Amino acid sequence: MADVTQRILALLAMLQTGRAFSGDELVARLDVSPRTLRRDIDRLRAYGYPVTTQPGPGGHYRLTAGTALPPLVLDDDEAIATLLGLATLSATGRAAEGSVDEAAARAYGKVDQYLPKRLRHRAGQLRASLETSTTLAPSISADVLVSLADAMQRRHVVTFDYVGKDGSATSRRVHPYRHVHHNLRWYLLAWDTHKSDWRVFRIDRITGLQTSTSTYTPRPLPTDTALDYLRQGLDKDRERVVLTIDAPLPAVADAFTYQEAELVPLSDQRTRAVLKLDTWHWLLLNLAFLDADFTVHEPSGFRTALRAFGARLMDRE
Amino acid sequence: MADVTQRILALLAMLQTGRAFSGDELVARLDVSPRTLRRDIDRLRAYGYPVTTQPGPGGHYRLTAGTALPPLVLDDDEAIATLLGLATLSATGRAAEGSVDEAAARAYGKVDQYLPKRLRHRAGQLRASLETSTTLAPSISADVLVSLADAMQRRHVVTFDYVGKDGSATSRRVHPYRHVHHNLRWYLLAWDTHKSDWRVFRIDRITGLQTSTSTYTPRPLPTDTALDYLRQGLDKDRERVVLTIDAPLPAVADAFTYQEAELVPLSDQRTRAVLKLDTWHWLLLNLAFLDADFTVHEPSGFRTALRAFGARLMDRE
DNA sequence: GATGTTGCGGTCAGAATATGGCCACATCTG
DNA sequence: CAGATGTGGCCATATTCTGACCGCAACATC
Repeated sequence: MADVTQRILALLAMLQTGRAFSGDELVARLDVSPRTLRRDIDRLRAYGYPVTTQPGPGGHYRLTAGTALPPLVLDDDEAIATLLGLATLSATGRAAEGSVDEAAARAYGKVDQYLPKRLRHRAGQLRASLETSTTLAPSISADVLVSLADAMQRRHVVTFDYVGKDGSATSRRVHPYRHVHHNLRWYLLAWDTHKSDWRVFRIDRITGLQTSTSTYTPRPLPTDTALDYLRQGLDKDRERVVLTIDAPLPAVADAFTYQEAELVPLSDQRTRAVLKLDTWHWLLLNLAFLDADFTVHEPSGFRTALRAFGARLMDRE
Repeated sequence: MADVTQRILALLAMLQTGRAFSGDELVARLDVSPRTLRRDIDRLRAYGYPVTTQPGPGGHYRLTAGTALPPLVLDDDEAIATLLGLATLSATGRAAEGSVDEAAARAYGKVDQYLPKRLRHRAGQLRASLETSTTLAPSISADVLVSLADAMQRRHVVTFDYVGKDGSATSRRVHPYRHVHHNLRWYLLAWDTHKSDWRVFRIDRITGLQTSTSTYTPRPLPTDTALDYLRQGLDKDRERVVLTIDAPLPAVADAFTYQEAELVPLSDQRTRAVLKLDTWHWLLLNLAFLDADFTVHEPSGFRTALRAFGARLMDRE
């Protein structure tokens, strides 16, 4: 056979039936020498196909993936969920080479083969019916995730360059503890050896990751979960904002749906709101969507900034 | 790349995702010359894979559906992506019984068994290292998705009750065409037989789904993709906004990162921005984070509303 | 334990195939 | 129409593949 790739695909097609084939049979089918067949088998193994053999009388080659799969382990819903998880993950990011979303896109097209036969038809139907919109979020490297997970389990210290918000990179040497996924971003909770304190890093900003051989003694996590710590970190730079709004509580609650604000009715038409914000900017949408007068009691810096922005808005024309 | 077959399998894995790839992208990914890529594409076509192309701007290669593919093995990254897809999907929703996210959570604990032995250790490591935060989004039923997909393939008419924004339910009889995932929500694009027009439904608001035995004759989709139709629906109420900002283009691009704005530099310190918004409120954050003067040329309604809001901000105290 | 039948992997000379660069051309979009 | 994409022929060179040969390993049967 003149074309290697075609022959490999033909060999795969035969083996994927799950049947056992003797070397002689495959040699005849593929029209190659026994030695070449053995090379082809080696090649498939190198690609990750688990071809098993038995020498001696009745010897044969067989592709074990089909028979090794546990049947009925994933129920229908779980199989569908696997597919959907990959579909949505593959649409979250920019498909950068080596990224998790890129790998998800590839797996999305392959995962059928790991499903029981009766579910494959359904998976095909679902795939044909489905479209996902791209969500712009930072891509992360699968390699980095896996390396960090390994370092965590073995308690290995890692070093990396970390690109901050201003674009400058600093070298870090840390004890990694947890990965956290929050709001489409992946974070690493780690103990920073230079700062002698806990730090949270965005994984998409980590470059040049190196795992060292030195190990660290685990210390208790700063909070019950890494997610709690991440949330605390987000709260650290927030100020307590107190404002009064000339609107009834339900209307205010609606405007503050996406923020954890404490709301107290002062009257039928007036509500007091207390919340934490790191910057006055985030108040704008709440106040804009509320067609009501309001007073910012504190902090005074917010009040000043809002007034300055108001002046900017009015200076047009 | 040293091994042709492996490269062909990699090319197949990329193309089978159904996505369009430009020649440059495939060249970069496969690390071959453009000429070699074209030969590879020819090779795939010779094997019977229907690769379609489009020359000219936005030109690309795409594998059209419907072809039986050789069994493709999940590589390391893809296996990790499968796990991560399930982790993030299981955290998206309220884990209602019968929902996709609940099924994802169950599958998350089982998927190791589909991985080659060498990857199981890694999957366990990664799982142990990972936390995901719950994203509040509507849960959808896996059964509904699957039933709809089946109805789409067989061209069966379906009926269901649809709960609108005001909480009232209406009966619908539709020809289903596509599922769309957009901004954490799942939608159904269908032809509404009562309205004799296309409609988009949120799947979490569908109850009492019944598939009937009557079939429908397919009609052309209203747009190239269902996603385009969904976006058009979202765009319908959007106005073209034109503004000039006294800031350099990079600063403006940064402020408008999350919006599809067309930016044109008018000078070193002045930039023109054109974008579509359904309401002026969404301009506030862009303008607030940009510490620069600006002029809203159109629409005049936005200009008036922004000035009124500015007055509101200044009337405090 | 001996025998026969299978699969295994290294080596070699010659044959076959693949590659990138170059080019003129076709097709599509704005 | 200009620019950006895909197309396919040609060529010299580099790379890979092949069958034959060989000694060996693993298995089932007698």
